[in-house]
Amino acid sequence: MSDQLDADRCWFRCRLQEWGQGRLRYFPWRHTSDPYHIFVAEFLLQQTDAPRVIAVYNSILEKYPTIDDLAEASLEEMAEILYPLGFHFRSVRLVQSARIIKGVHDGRIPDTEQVLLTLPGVGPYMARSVCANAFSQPLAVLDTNVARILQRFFGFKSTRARARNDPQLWQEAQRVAPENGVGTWNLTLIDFGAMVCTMWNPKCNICPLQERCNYAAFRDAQSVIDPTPTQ
DNA sequence: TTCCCGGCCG
DNA sequence: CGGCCTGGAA
Repeated sequence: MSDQLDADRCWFRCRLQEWGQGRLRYFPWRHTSDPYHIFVAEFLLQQTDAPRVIAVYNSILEKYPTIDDLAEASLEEMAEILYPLGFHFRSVRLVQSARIIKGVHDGRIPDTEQVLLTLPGVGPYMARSVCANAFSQPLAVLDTNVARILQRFFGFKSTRARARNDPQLWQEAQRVAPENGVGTWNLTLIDFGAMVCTMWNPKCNICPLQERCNYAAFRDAQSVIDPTPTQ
């Protein structure tokens, strides 16, 4: 349809993949293939600063080595462990999900987006992220970071108050993703959003995309209206 | 004060 | 859709 847009998608993808080489942040859940570990991590990462998840992630896996152990956890214990991360309802949902996985899904983390979505506390982002990271499925994700990056670079502006819920941006996220290694690609975008294309004071001066970035061009020309926070 | 790898409820 | 949920660090 639009050759220019396709060319930009390709360039965007290649530049970011190159940027990601050796620059992605280290987290323990990024170096495991255990779906249970990844499931726990994704649960804790919801709207939470990733570095602060590490300690809680480790203590959960130490105390509850398997999903069956987690299913036996008391809500009080889990609430205590998750307390420093805020969003206290998550401790209840995590144990509830574990009990459903144990009782209904034979103790295996569901490996389809559709089934994952039936679990309490699992939404569109997490379902696809688990599929990509734990089961190597080529599913792109759209979170706050990715939505911001896509809007800035391509000059899209979502009509939704919360861009991360915009079906068109979800579609664009999938379209711009590579055919292989989507899990790593998702992490690349998230880390790029956390380290370079930040919400406030993005580091355009060191950005590998500035050459063709709609936002950088606009930004040079006049004052910029940043994407509205989506909380 | 702001933001952090969202999701649920009405 | 929009309101709401939460602690902690910059």
